[in-house]
Amino acid sequence: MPTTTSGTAPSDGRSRPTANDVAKAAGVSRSAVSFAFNSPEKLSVGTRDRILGVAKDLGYVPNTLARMLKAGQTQSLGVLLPQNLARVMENPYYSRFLTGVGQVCDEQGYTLLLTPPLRDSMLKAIPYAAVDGFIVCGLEHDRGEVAELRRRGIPFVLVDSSPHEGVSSVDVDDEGGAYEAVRHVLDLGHRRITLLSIDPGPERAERGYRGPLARRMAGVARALEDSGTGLDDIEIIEVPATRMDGFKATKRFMSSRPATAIVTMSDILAFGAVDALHDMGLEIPRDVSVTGYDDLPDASWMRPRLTTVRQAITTKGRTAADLLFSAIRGEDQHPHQLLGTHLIVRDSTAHPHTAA
Amino acid sequence: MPTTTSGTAPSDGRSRPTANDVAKAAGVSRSAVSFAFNSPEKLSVGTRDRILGVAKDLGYVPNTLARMLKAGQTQSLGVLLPQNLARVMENPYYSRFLTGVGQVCDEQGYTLLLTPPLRDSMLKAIPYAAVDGFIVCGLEHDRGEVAELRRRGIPFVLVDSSPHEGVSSVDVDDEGGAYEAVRHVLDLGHRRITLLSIDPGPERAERGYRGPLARRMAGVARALEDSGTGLDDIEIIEVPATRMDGFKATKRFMSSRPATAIVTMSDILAFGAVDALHDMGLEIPRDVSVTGYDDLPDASWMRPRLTTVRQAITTKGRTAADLLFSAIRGEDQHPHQLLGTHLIVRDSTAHPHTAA
DNA sequence: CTGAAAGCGCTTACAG
DNA sequence: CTGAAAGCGCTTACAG
Repeated sequence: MPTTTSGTAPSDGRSRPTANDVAKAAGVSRSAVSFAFNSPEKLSVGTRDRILGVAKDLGYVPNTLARMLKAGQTQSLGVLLPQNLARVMENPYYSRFLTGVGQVCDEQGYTLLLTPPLRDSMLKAIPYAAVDGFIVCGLEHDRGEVAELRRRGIPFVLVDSSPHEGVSSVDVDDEGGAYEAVRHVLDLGHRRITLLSIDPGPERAERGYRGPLARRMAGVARALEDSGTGLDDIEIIEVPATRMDGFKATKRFMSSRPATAIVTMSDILAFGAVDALHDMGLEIPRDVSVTGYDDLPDASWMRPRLTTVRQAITTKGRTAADLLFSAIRGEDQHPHQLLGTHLIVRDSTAHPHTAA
Repeated sequence: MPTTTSGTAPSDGRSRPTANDVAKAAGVSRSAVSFAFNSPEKLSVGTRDRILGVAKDLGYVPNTLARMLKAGQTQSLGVLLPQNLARVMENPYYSRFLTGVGQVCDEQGYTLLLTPPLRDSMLKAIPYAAVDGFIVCGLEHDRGEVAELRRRGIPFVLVDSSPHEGVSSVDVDDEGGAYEAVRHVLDLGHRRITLLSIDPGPERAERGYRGPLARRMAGVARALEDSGTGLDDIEIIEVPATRMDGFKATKRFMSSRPATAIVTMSDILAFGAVDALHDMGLEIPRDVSVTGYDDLPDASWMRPRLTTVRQAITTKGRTAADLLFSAIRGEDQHPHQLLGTHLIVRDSTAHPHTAA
């Protein structure tokens, strides 16, 4: 019975060569191979070059994962997303937000890992993300994901949540922003107002959604109350936040119950509304006023230029990433950043046309 | 002299507990702990629950990196980018492309790692990406990055490169697309044409850029030659691909050397050109015709709706990801996909106004 | 300047 | 149903 010569299989063409293979081939120890790559100054020039040469011949490169495991860091930042990748990438809001996060990653030399729900669960996705920290989008502090992150002892920052003891967070004054928008329209004299809002989806509705949208609605309600009316006195329509949905909804309600002002909870919906009004031959703001929310770049390219609530989305991303990096560095401050909003009055709003 | 009781440090509050800590605390072996998480059916219900209970108390969760190292896979797809994250996220082209890639990742339950250059080098970024495969954007097969990827034995797919033996790739018929656009404008009777093109940047110019832009320019040249003229007979302007740059450039050249048709190499530039023409009180297409390139979603929302060259960007992303997954599964086919382009004639082009 | 050893944490045949 | 052992590849004090 023949015996195999060596216990461990050498590089056989299929599997990658390891540091061991290089060590054998170069006649040095495994440490020497490691030094050649990581601490060349510890080796004689001759030895180093020989090792590197052999490594090149064999096609050896240190394994990324093993290196990360040993080093205890990945040089990668995770973004825990509440939606699928495809939907996130289609959403101009996330383009802005990730631009901000990306700026900081670029400065720090980090890669960016986009982590969508796994089998519809954000919780299940967490164990599959090899990152040094997470930016968590749109989750309250009492969610299971947050407990899981805590258990893992991995730094994280909550975005669009609400301030909570011992948890870093970045939030936006959405209540105030929506208040200003409605107040503006009311002050202009509008009374026939349609609120074009975002359908939170069945999942979020079940859980009792308390995020930015809820705060915006609270702002709307407060503005109406201040003027002696209420949510019941305006028409409220909820659709998915796409331009097409904004377009279709506007065509629909403007032909059944026309408004003199359309307040939207998202620029994307406002864009669709403007498209629809143009299409119907209505003039903005003479016939109808429109307000947006977010101040996406296209808001100022629209004709007429869109009156909208500005939230500094890119700053939000930057700030979240900055806080996360300070947490990664071990500064356990857990600060809460509240970013302001303000109304940008452009050309899409005016007094109602008294003749209309 | 007192001696320490245990050689290895137990969980001391700062560092995460390991499977070993759980094993000790639960009075079982390390394997039992692993089985409790990965193969519960191999354990008695009682033992399993006890282990899981202890794990919960100690706050133990299996280490992601160690798991990946052992499993030999990361459940993550890498996109090797030629630009910083911030610039990529700002670019609507990438939004579309990554939407396509994201669709496939969503189906496969993969995360998406965006890997920008590290210290201005795409090559240096590669060792820091823990992924099962790479989609490589805008790199020719003879670049160092491609050799590096090969050495690592990691699957990859080239996008916007050119077909090459033994390398999977997804390319677009950019030459044909640009040809059609110029041909269309020529056929309409335009002769005073300005080509608004993309500034390739100093880095790419040095290397002799052979990518999509070069192919588009070749298509432009061929269309002009077919009609008996050449690149010298039209005005060519190169600017960064932003709406603002398109806007400014158009204002500038239309007041010095007005054209009757503006052919752009990017929808983003076309959007800016349309904005500028509106601003100057010129009517499209009566006074000036404009063509785009890409057919971004906003192209059909523009007023007038933009005539443009459609490349199926999302399909490109999908296809690249599909090819990558089949490579990850070990199907070494190295196919080359060539995606077509075609001109979408909308409302921004017409015969030149003879009176103009 | 170099080598044997321990360890980053985990998983999985294998033998009991 | 359970435990000792080897191994995924790498790195880094430590002793020579």
